[in-house]
Amino acid sequence: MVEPSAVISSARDRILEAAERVVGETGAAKLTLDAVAQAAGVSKGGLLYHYPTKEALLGALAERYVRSMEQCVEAAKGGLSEGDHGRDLKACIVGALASGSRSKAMGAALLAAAANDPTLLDVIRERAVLFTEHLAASSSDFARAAIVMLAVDGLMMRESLRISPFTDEQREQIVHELLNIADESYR
Amino acid sequence: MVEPSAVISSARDRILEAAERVVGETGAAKLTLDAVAQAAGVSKGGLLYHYPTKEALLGALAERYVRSMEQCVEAAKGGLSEGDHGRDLKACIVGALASGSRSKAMGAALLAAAANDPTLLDVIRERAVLFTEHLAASSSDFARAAIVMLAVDGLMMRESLRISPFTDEQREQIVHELLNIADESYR
DNA sequence: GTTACTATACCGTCCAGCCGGTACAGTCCT
DNA sequence: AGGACTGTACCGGCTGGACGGTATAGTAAC
Repeated sequence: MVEPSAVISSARDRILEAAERVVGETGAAKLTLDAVAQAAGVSKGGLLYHYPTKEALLGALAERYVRSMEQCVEAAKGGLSEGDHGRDLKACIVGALASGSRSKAMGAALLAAAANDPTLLDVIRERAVLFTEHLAASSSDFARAAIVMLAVDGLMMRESLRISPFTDEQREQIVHELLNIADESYR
Repeated sequence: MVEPSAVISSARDRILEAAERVVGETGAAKLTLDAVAQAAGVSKGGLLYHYPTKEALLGALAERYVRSMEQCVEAAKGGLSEGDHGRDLKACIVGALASGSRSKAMGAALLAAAANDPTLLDVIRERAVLFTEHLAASSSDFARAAIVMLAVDGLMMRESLRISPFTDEQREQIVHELLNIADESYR
């Protein structure tokens, strides 16, 4: 073992990624410990060493989702000018929708986790409440800003569930228009 | 037996409603035949008489969702003037978001069904494609119309999952503004 | 030898689906 | 009228398999 903590985190990450893959390929109900272990190239014992219960695994999946979203948004924020009104909202759009196929798998995994343990969504709800308050306080047109947020949610969900009806071109139009509306609601 | 078909359909409906209740109260993973049977006041044998497999039950749940949505939209359409541009889109907003707690339970049930059998979502996707084409052909601003649709989706999902962060007042504002944008995208 | 981790065998529970039965209404034959 | 039979609706126990979790033995690095 070259770097214990590195190995730890990479093994744990590998398992999480494997879990996302399993959900994406076979559906939320087939998210079993055996399936995840096999997909991760780990024995069931190994899996349970890292995540002692299924609940722990699902929790880690949900936490990973939140962390990753935050990172994406933060990264997108860096690409916007500081004085930009509605920068947070725009970063949400870009961050959540730009990061390729990754977010789809994670969204599906979150839904799968929620199916087994609905309380895992509490964190999401809390975050949404906070962000909504921020929106209400900072935007000049709350309803529009909220609609942008909801549309981002809707698109993410559709893509996670693979039921998005849009062509690439249409999707691009939509993202572009979302940014426009975000601008409008801050003027 | 006074009216055979009436008894049959009511028993089947009772089971479907019970299934929705089970999902809403205990989560998608706890949607077992026993739980549904008990909630419907029917024995497991009786349940399996009406829906011979779990897959059949889930399929009926998904179908019920689609039918109910169509009815809601159709009903909402009746309340709008015929010459109204964007009447279909507005009917979607009103129909999908106005019908109280019913649609939440059905949305959750659909998600639960999809967890067990992702192919059940195919119908939803097809419908979405059709509606998107309709939108693209009829609206003057496709992106805005699509955003409205996505926001409706997002709000429905959040409410189905009980993670909507909005107060009643905020929700009202949002619906109102959705109708505004729907108008704009048809002028 | 201790820590970090893997592998396999096994256990108990849960659950979908099956099956043999019950009740009862209608129908047909006599 | 009444017995024989049929189809519909429903019951509840059973089973086989899947799955979450445990136990234990083993390996590799330091």
